[in-house]
Amino acid sequence: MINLLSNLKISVPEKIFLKDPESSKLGKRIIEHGILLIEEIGFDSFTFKKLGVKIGSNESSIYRYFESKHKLLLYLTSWYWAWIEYQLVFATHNISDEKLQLEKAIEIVTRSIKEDSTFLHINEVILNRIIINEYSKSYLTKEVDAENKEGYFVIYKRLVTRLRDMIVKINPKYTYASSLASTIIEGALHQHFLKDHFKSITDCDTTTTPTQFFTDLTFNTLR
Amino acid sequence: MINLLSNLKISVPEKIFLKDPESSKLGKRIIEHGILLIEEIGFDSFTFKKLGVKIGSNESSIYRYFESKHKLLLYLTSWYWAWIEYQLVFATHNISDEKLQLEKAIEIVTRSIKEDSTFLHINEVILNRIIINEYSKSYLTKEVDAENKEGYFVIYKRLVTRLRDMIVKINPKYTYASSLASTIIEGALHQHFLKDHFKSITDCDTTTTPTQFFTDLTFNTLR
DNA sequence: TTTAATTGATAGTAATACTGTTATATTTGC
DNA sequence: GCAAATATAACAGTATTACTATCAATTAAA
Repeated sequence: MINLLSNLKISVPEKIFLKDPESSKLGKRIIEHGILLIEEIGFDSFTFKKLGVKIGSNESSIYRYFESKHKLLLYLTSWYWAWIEYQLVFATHNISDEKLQLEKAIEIVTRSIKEDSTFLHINEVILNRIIINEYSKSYLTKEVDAENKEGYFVIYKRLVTRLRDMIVKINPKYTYASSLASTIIEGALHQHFLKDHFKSITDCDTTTTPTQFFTDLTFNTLR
Repeated sequence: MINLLSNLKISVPEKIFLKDPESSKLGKRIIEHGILLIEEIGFDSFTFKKLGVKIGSNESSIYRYFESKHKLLLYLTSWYWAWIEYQLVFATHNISDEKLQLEKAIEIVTRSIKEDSTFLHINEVILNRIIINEYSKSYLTKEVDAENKEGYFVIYKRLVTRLRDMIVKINPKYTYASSLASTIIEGALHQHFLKDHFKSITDCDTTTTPTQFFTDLTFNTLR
């Protein structure tokens, strides 16, 4: 994965940012340390002022890249899902067996990230933890319909759709392909959260993974 | 349901509040209009000051009932899950057929609330919408482990456990009963959200319900 | 090297999330 | 029915948040 992606840029809907953080050194520092600080203190306590202190830069400079911390979260989540989508497409496109293909796809969308290797300034392991803990907050807002119209969630929706299409290929008669696909992706994040904080209501732990659970669930349902 | 519950009090872990809102007229007004205001402007914009204005009462008076708006949310969510748990226990305890019992249980935890009838000052229809839109925010915090230790999530966990036990009864060999139970409950909220805001990634709409999807999913998996 | 663009420093504002104090109601116990 | 206890309202005050605006200092591009 490392070399394959070295000159590839993950693209995020342009309206999310005021100025592309990939276009400058400061922008990249905002992303890099934004990820680290959100993971460290949580999104709710995170402020641009604190991030400014951390990167030795000014609060107002950060505002020139993102209107608000909410937009920064939208940027990070879009980036993350685009990255997952890339992996999904890349890892499944040359698998001819449709069952194996869906199996691989489920693995990619449900696994936890263990290696930080692909992009220089983005720690994917920590970003994955942010997605687990904060992703819901990006859409559970009163502005969700307006922001959806602006295209802020296209990447996520496209990912779900790709998974749905693979489900349909396996069993075209199955009535709930979209719901199953969205349940797998959202549900995996939830199971990862539960294994870290509410162990009593999940079977996932160090030996059993969300991937196993959702693979079993999917193929039992589609058979 | 109306008469049966008329002298029943839903009980919420005591540490959540400073003073029991059920113990006074002001307390009940806080709950009643808190629900309405959170639904109206969203939890993120909701403040005790605004609620004070709405109920013609003082901000500092509300603080004598709840430490913070986060605690109010914990109160409302605990109340909601306790109410669902009551319905689950009540509606399933005299069903001897285990399959029918689980079917009923899934219906209760996944359906959307259409009637506001049981408790005078609590609008369950609107509370259900709040749960769909805001429940995740009650646990996706840096304080979740500390608050879990304090018992703030016991009711929710007990509900998931009850559903898990019914799943186990149907198929004792199934390995993922806890994960399936937590996926049904959390996943249903998510599907309700999707049908309102991201229609393209769900099959649920006016004719197809989350209940149908999760019933089908569960029994296909356990068979 | 001049100009343009970017960043940093500083100031300022309205709102948030509280805490504290004191006065005024309201309830309760006798 | 009245005093004492309790609850609520009104007001003041604080640190922080989530920005916006202005202008000076750097840095990059033509």
